Amino acid sequence: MRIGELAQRAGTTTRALRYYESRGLLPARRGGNGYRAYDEEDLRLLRQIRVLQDFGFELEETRPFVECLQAGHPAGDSCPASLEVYRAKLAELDAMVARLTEVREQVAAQLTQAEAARDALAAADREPRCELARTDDRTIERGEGTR
Amino acid sequence: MRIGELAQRAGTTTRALRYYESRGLLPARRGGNGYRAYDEEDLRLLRQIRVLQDFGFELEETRPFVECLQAGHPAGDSCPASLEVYRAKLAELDAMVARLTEVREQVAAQLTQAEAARDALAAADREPRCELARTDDRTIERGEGTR
DNA sequence: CCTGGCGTTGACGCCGGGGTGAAGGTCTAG
DNA sequence: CTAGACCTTCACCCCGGCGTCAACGCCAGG
Repeated sequence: MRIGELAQRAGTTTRALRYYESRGLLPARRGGNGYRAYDEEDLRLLRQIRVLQDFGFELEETRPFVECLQAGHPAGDSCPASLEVYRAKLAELDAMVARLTEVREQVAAQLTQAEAARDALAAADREPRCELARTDDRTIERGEGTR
Repeated sequence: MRIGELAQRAGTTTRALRYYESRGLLPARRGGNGYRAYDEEDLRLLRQIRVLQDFGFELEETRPFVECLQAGHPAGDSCPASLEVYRAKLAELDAMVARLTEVREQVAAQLTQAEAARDALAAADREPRCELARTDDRTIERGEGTR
């Protein structure tokens, strides 16, 4: 199998495959003509890379999985190093979620407060019970309050 | 107040202030010598920008808040446009949290499964009760099983 | 007057990750 | 023969939010 076919079967591009090779992630044997030669096993490695990439793993983080498969293990995550990457990623995701959630709550609180302030202002506008007279020029036409 | 002082009081840099001005976000009056001249109101605008930036808002997203203050409103979030930005940001944060959480669960499931597979293998190794004989070459010395 | 510290503008750099594009050559399938 | 697939290398891109010069102007203190 040559690079184009592998790329197509894995749903990626020849450029990406050469890039992976340049990173030492997916080495390729070469035919006499210099063309890269791949087999079904390489397709497995590549699929492992793609799955992890889709999960948001960085390329470097996929390396232990690929090496695990290369070492003949049944799955990319059969090796301790891969499990460690899983755990690190879990911790990373948890930290991100916590951070985002905290920001979310702060923004929500700001929104609530700003809406309350706006409503309070609107209410005061409709029914001004404070002693200070409004300085409005009465440009508002649709006034239900004064009607 | 000149640019250096403003930057210092807001905990940012002169470079950032010039950048904001280049984006039309924080315009500055000029003195006779061409120096930027700022007042306390500009400091308020700048603080509003910084707060939102720290929350992870992009510069463009801070614009409605700044314009709201410039229009004389009591707070940056007194205007509908600002509230819309809050709401959009909330939705964005929620989407990110949901995405990350989903990925987190998938990774957690993978980890659990991989650990189970590893433990099953280890158990089978310690006590092989299946009918198929192992094809090991008996390179393992610490064999308790065959002893 | 000189120096140092602030100011000005514009242009370019950088950071990271995952690639892509182009140029110029070789090989192969039909 | 020719189109298309393949090879190499080097450079470039994307994003936002600045940082880092370069080369100069302005001004106060000693």
